[in-house]
Amino acid sequence: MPGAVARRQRLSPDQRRELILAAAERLFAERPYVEVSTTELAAAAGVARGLLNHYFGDKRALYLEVVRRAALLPTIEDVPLPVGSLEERVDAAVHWFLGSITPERASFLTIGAAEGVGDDAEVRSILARAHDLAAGRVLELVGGDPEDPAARACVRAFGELARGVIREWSRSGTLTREQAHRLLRESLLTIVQDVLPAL
Amino acid sequence: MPGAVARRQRLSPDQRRELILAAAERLFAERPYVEVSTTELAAAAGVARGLLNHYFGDKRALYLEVVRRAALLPTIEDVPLPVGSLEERVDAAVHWFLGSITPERASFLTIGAAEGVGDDAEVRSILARAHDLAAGRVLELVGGDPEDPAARACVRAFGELARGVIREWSRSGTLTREQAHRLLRESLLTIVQDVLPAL
DNA sequence: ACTGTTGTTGGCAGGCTGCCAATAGTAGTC
DNA sequence: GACTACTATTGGCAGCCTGCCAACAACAGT
Repeated sequence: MPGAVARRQRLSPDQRRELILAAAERLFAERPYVEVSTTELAAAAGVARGLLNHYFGDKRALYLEVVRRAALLPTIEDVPLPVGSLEERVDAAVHWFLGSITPERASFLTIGAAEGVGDDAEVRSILARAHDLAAGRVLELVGGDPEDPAARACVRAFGELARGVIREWSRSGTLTREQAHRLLRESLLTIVQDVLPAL
Repeated sequence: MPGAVARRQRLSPDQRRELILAAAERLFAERPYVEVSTTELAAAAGVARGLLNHYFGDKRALYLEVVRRAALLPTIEDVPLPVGSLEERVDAAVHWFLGSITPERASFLTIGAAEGVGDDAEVRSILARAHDLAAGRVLELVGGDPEDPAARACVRAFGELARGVIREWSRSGTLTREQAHRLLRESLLTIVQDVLPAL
């Protein structure tokens, strides 16, 4: 068998980059940073080790790229418009939050920093930014003032609750989706009605 | 000066262990797992590198020991007895949660897995156990059923909210302690009153 | 067909980790 | 107070991993 796949396949940088990123995303999702070697990463992508450095410079840089990309995903989703009664809007916000996180993404890092993330100041910064963005969306959605730092902080904290609930639901299975939804709805409603007005 | 500290100080295993753990705790608190080398750890503890392996076997094992120890701290605290009205008990629970986490500890990992933690299945397991324990305490405190898995899950999720709030308060300073307290009190009250009864 | 561009490879040097035999404090005994 | 057995402690060795760089070879343009 002479042509058992060309030994060297020459691709466009974008394609190759994509291939490597996909492989890295898979490996980093199932094992923590330290336990994934560049040798493995290269093998999974079907490339020589040196190529990783060529494209990303650094193992950590490659990792950050994966994180960055995953962190951006939820913001891409279309956010529903803030219409209807307060209850409806809160419900919509919760629904959006719950729906924007599929099990696959949840299994990686959208769910928070406590997943497969080799912890790092920069990683945290990326996640914090993404979480803050999500908080802003929710705040708009329920009719709060996205410019108020304290309000934003409250909703960011609510985000932690949401990620915790999602973990309980989609990973541990200790809560049904309905229970999860109810918990988040009631909590967010309380925050909007009773906490935010008191600054 | 001839006796500028004996070149070899022979200590009891417990003392030495303690010394190493203290140094490790300090280093791991200020930098992520990967960036702390055993050489550094040994230097900080004033010991030869080999001694770390002798006592803990593994760099990761040493790390786990540090995590385990920090995770246990909050459980040592005395939990107030569940007395008074529901409001009072909720308030006490929140107060306990907020008080049991001093800034120093918070800066490490009591605050959650998102701190200086080199992520790891085992690390997560340790933290999960500690968080679950705390959730059980809170549940007892507010008069819920600690045996009900769903209720426990809800309070575990509340723990995430609490850690998020604490982060906002003690780290970012985006919330005052009063605001943090209020947010947690109202949320927990809602959960106990409106969510838990509906299972 | 041929050549220049550049995507891709393989091997090299430095650093870090885990292991083990050798070394030297220290307590207990006479 | 000397001596010895015990064991805490050290220093260096082997293996692995990472980042770098020069050589190699696909593909495009002529």
